[in-house]
Amino acid sequence: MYKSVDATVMRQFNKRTVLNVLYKRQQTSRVSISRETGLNRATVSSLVDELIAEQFVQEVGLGTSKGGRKPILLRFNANAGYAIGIDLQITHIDTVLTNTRREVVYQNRLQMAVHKKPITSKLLHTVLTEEVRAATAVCPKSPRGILGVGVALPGLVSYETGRVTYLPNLGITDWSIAADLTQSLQVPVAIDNDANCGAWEAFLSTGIPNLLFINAGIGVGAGIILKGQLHRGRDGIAGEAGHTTISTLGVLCSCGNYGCWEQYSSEQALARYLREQGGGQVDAFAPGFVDGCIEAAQSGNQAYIQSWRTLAEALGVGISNLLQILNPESVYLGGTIAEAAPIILPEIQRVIRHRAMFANKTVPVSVFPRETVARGAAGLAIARAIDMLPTHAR
Amino acid sequence: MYKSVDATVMRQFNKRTVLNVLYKRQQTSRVSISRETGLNRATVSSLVDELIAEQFVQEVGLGTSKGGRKPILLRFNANAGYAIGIDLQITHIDTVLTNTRREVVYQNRLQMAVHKKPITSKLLHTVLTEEVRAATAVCPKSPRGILGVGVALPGLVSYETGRVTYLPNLGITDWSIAADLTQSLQVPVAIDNDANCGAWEAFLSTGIPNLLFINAGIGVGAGIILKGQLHRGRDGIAGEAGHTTISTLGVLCSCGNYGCWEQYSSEQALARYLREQGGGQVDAFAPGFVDGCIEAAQSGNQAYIQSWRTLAEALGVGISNLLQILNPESVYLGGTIAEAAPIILPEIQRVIRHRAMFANKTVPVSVFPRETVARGAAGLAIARAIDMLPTHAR
DNA sequence: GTTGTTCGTATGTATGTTAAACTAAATACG
DNA sequence: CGTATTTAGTTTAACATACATACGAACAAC
Repeated sequence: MYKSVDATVMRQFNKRTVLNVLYKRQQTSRVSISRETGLNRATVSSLVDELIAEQFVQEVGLGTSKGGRKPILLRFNANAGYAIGIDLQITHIDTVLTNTRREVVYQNRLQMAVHKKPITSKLLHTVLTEEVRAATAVCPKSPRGILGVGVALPGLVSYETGRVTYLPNLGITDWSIAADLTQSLQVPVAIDNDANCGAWEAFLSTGIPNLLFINAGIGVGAGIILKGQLHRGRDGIAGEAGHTTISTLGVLCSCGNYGCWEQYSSEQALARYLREQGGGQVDAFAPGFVDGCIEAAQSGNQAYIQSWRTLAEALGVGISNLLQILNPESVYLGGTIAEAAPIILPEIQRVIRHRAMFANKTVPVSVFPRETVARGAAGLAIARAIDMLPTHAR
Repeated sequence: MYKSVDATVMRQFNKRTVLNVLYKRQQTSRVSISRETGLNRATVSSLVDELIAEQFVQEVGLGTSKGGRKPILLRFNANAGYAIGIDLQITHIDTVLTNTRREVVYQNRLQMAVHKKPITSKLLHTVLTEEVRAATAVCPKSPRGILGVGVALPGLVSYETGRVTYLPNLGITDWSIAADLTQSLQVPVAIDNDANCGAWEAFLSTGIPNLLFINAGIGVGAGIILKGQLHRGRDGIAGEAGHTTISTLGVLCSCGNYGCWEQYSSEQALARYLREQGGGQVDAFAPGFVDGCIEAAQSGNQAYIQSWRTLAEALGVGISNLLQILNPESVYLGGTIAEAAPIILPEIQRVIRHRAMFANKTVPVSVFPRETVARGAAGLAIARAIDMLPTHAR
């Protein structure tokens, strides 16, 4: 359907532009917003007045001037409301409470004993509800309260319908998680794939509108941001890079194919490399597995060092493929594997310089911290609640 | 830089919307445009008046009505102007002359004797100029004349600057082709990668806003359309899918790496498969090479049938990878290899159903005809000249 | 102080969309 | 036939909004 533009749409657009400038800059004044956006000073004044009335913006004292009236400094009111972000993984659940700028004011990691009892959607529902309750309890008072909850899930989920299609390793299919949680929590709940949440956080915090977020843990997925928006694809299953072939006659994957990238770059790949090095039985699902592997490598254990190197090489190959296809501005690593950055990053970068072509050799690759995905999930909920802020689906 | 919206921008936007509706529909009336866009009838009337004055739209008689005044039928004036599109390949040059709807009114294929003499940019300049002259000579009279020339090139080119960075196999680097041609032809010249032109044509003719166009010939490249726009990437080198790894320990590629997709899916791959089947010396650069291979397979030659099958399988693997990453609505094949569609398409689809996951299994794959890339190049020139029409870069 | 500069606001104007009234032209039906 | 009804397109007035301009407020430098 086509979209017609009238005066209200125009004003809303300009208002959003003003708020986005305020969101990005720490502090600004009306005049500098006018200069940055091209909007007339009078227009900016009027829009800012509205935003102040809505509590999204505050006046915070005066700035400096070289010969003239001092500007009234404005800032995005980060504490206008709060959001809860949850990163649900197989081995643990990360929860954060953030303000509208996604600054973390509370966080919690809950270890999941994956082997103890079978995980059901009912159990997860209970656990998630409890996590939200705990976060809500410590939420400061604010004009808008809890804006919403965002949940990042490791698998196939539909952002639009709020339904889980398939969570591998958890064995959960067809679950209307967003509707379920919304009902029991009485707060809007948004869900998305974990790599998408990570990518969204990377975009919001860097401002880079074309980037990849590679989430490597038990599985491998990519979140793709293009022109400041998440690319989801026809069915919302874009970014399943873990199941691209990097070796036509390679290792058998859980998906039934041979040579999937995931089989060479995930925690389970690391475990296999260690077994191949004669490490005996190694369990990727054991608590603290990756941390242990990092420590072992750092203390000089050759089998571990070699396994990490092999994994890094595979990561480099897959990332090079993505670079060749999408030529993004930046690549970010997240997930448990990313915590080995000091060990694997140099090798990854070496492979990219070798395999990627032309300017792709110079695309920077770096790492995002643990709570990235959870923060991104909170950002998702915020974007849902405040459609004035940059949004992934428009 | 942020973009502010005032009344003129608003009107331009709505005008573009109206023209786009007219461009898509064969015939419409003011009222149905109003219904389709949500714009008020009065607004549509006023915008249509402008478009008629600019010759882009014509009134063409009356439509039917059940009880009421008959609507005045409007149509996009396809013959308001013309454009020339050129698909420059190593073995041949395709030229088309089209109206603004990219309907071909003249076309020409020039075989290039690649082995006879070394190809230089000077020689190409002469040949291209001659092709444009020939097309111009047969161009019908029209209110806006020749709107521009679009050139599709097999290699690394910059759409923005109009410069060739690198054309492999032709050995040409650093050539300001657009500026050169614009000067000698006195007509605006736009250039782009051949796969991008094909993708653009596929988008314009199908209206599908998220698709891939795989151009397989001497090399393999992908044109990527997302949200109705070409995805070019940070440096304009997105879509270099031919140089993604599908086999980490595979065949050495001209790019210096091992296992590039191109080494398994291009004309040269076909030649190699034939050699491996004991076909002796086979030359992929020989005129009519692919056509010959198609005929041989169709007449039952097992070596050829087997070679095509192997190639199709590799194509399927690479396309599956792209599907997994981008989850597009449709995939189209172009280039010389695509002419073997009856032979290879079933095998490609089989591989995709096997390797791609979930909904990606159902993404349709089909073929576009020979002149697609040239038509897309013309479409590029048109979009440059008439910024009211759907455009790749906005 | 005086002067010049910068910030923010108030006022009138220009642009453009919309709603509603109106004209035009056709069909349906008694 | 003639009239009511319906649909298409245009005109006009009302409304929304951004812009240009002018102006007052606040402040630095001399």
